[in-house]
Amino acid sequence: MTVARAPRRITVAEAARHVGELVCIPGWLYNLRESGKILFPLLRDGTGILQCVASKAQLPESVFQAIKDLTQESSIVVTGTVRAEPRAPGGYELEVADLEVVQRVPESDPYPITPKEHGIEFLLDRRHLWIRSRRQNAILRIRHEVVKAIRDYFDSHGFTLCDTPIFTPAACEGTTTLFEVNYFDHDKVYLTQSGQLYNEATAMAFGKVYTFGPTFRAERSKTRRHLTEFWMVEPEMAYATLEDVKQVAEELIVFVVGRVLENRRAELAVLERDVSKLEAVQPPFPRISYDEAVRLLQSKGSPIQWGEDFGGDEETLLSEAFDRPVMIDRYPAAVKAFYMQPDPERPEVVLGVDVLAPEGYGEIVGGGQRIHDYELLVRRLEEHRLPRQAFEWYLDLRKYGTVPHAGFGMGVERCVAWICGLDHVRETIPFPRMLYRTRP
RNA sequence: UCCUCAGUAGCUCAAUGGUAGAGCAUCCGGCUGUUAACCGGAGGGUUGCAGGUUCGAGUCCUGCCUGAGGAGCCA
Repeated sequence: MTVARAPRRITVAEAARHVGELVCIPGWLYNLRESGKILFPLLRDGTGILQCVASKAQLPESVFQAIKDLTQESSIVVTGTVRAEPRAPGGYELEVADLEVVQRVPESDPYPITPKEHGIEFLLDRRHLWIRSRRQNAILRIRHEVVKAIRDYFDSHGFTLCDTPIFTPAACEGTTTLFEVNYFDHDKVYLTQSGQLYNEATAMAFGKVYTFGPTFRAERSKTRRHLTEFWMVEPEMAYATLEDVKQVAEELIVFVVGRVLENRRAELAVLERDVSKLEAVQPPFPRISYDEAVRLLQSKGSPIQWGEDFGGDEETLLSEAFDRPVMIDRYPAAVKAFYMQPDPERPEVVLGVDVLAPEGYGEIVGGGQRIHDYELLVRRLEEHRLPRQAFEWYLDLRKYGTVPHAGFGMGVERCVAWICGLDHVRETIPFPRMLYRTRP
């Protein structure tokens, strides 16, 4: 293999800057159209897809024949001259001078994912190949942009990255939704479902922190919004309140969507995403209370009663009432986690907030202010029948210099699904893990 | 865990209880500007599995398996 050879090696994405130059591009054959003595191989290299042109009259017979015999996804290194060409998709094409076949996929076992339609089961079984396709490539590039934007936001706003453990000794909110793991000869441990409790410790050490990693939920959920393994960013701030959470969440979402609009226009175009919906994501986001949300739902015909948590239908109804993410705060304490700080003026509700993405994508952010009073936290642990011994270290945080503090979690996959306009989160991660799917 | 739906060629799908088909993919042939190219031809089937009803089952019945969509729960 002689990938690095005389002509300058470039990528498909760089082709427009090399018009008139002889270059070489290593990649794979995405598709081959032919018309007699002229061939149109489509070259894919991970940065894009470029149409090449090979004419019989201008190539040695052996090279022309080798191209004619190419099969889908064969690995090739194409040498040729870049040309601006209005007839080519994307406006540029590569006039082939030479082509090296690195590996030709045999026709006895052709590449299974053809340019035609396929069912979701077939594609998910071949996820390791499916990610090569134009659409999946665009989605995963946007995911990268989202992840990078999240990190850039926190890194430039005084937050310290403090990763939290994936093996955890006990439940954070009850054991039924945790994956159990045998840990040597001793106790069981569980895969984390949230880094939040540890974030509260690191926030007392560093002030403003975030953790960013995979989390695991052993829920038998089988919907377009659920994975059993998903990625979440969770910031936590000392000396902070519910209002601080709302402000940071709003800034973060605006920043992330802005970055995607700035850097991933081409990918959004591949997905045929209506970007005007994303351009509308500007501050301030509408802020309503749980009480107002219940009234709004009832006015739209929902049977919801005060005190009930929102289901998928309610979230969809609420998010469709606004053109940008909506923040809903002060939920009934009974439907929220044990660590949520009660509203001092109305103890039956807590200082928590959820952010619902527009267009029916549901909850992308959940968080709020945490209980900082030792006695109250002890009482809540008892009410929720949680083993106090496992939470002694957590209670320590309220014994040694406790302060009001707050934070939230944002789900990466739901965010990406919303930004990309997808109908299922499974396409937003390279290898999704779901209730009945752990392969490949 | 519950509800609904589906499983037929490599893929996507047809087929009143009566000879299992089409498009794409693959192979052969044609075409110098194709855009999921197009045109002509060829090969390709244990109809998810196991029973049952019937002269006859892809089709009807029972059970099982696999998957999809949704509910609850959640990001």
